Amino acid sequence: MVDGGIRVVFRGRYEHTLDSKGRLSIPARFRETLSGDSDGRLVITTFDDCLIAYPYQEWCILEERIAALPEFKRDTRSFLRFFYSSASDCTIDKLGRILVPQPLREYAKLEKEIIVVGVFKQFEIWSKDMWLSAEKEASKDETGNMLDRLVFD
Amino acid sequence: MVDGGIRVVFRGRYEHTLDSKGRLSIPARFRETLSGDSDGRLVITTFDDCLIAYPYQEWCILEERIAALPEFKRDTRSFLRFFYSSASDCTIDKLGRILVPQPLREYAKLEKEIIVVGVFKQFEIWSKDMWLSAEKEASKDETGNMLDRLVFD
DNA sequence: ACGAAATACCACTTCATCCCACTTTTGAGT
DNA sequence: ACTCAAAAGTGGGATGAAGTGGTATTTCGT
Repeated sequence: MVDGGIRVVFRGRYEHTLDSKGRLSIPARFRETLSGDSDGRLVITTFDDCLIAYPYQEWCILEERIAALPEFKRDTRSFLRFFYSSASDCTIDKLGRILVPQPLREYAKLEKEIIVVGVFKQFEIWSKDMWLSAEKEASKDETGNMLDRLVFD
Repeated sequence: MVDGGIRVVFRGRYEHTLDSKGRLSIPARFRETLSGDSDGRLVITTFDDCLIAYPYQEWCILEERIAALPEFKRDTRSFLRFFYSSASDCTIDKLGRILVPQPLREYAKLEKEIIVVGVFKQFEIWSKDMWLSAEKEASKDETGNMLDRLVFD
């Protein structure tokens, strides 16, 4: 469980399926990670044509920053409104699945074939089709350069 | 119930309907949040072409902040006048609904299709049409930048 | 006392949740 | 590499809760 590094980290890509009721099983590796801190609770939100799943603890860190924003400023309110509007609480059931709320399914165009990707402190949920095309896009861009900068600067 | 994070938080977007008598059911998730502190009591007011619903406790906190404002400044007074004049107490009935007072319905142009949105410590009530157009407006703005700043600064 | 509106009460439909069964994959042990 | 056991992932039925619509009763202002 404790491994010397940063504690809550998700890695890897998994192909799962969304069942007829909109349920998605969370990769077992991810469940282990989640059970410690956030005890099976996730906050899922929309971003970049996919869904981002935050362990509850991680989400709370974000929320503390949000709490400091000036409440009645116009752009704050508009930001909060749309950011929160897609943020949904999800709990993992006894068999390790979540029910993906309908509006989120629609946003990310989830149908049957799903890709679940660990991305550092969160993980992402993609429709397979969208994932493939995003992958294609990324290979055109100079993603490599980003790595160069990170490692060698 | 107690979870280490900020206690009273509303999240997510729900599509509900206003019935012929002007009643609106509050999403069950929100009711749970409300039952703890404010015990089913809300204060609803008008803002940004929608209605803002405050749990009674949160409203009280707001009032304390208002008490600290310079009382006779012109724009303070006009803001307060607007804000208070439409502030209505609402209680949630046995089936989890509120009756939205008529003047408020008119202000927010509520007809049948309603969007209820959790926005941190309050939630908002929108007519679906107004919500959609607000959404369109916001996507033009640089809402994404706000997120960047929150996460990376 | 009357009409309008708010509240309480009840019935129906839909959907989330719970529970169990089945198949596939993984991994340990020989 | 093969076998077996355990775990992971998938599917579906049953149950209960959530949301919606309507009728009856009460309250309020006039």
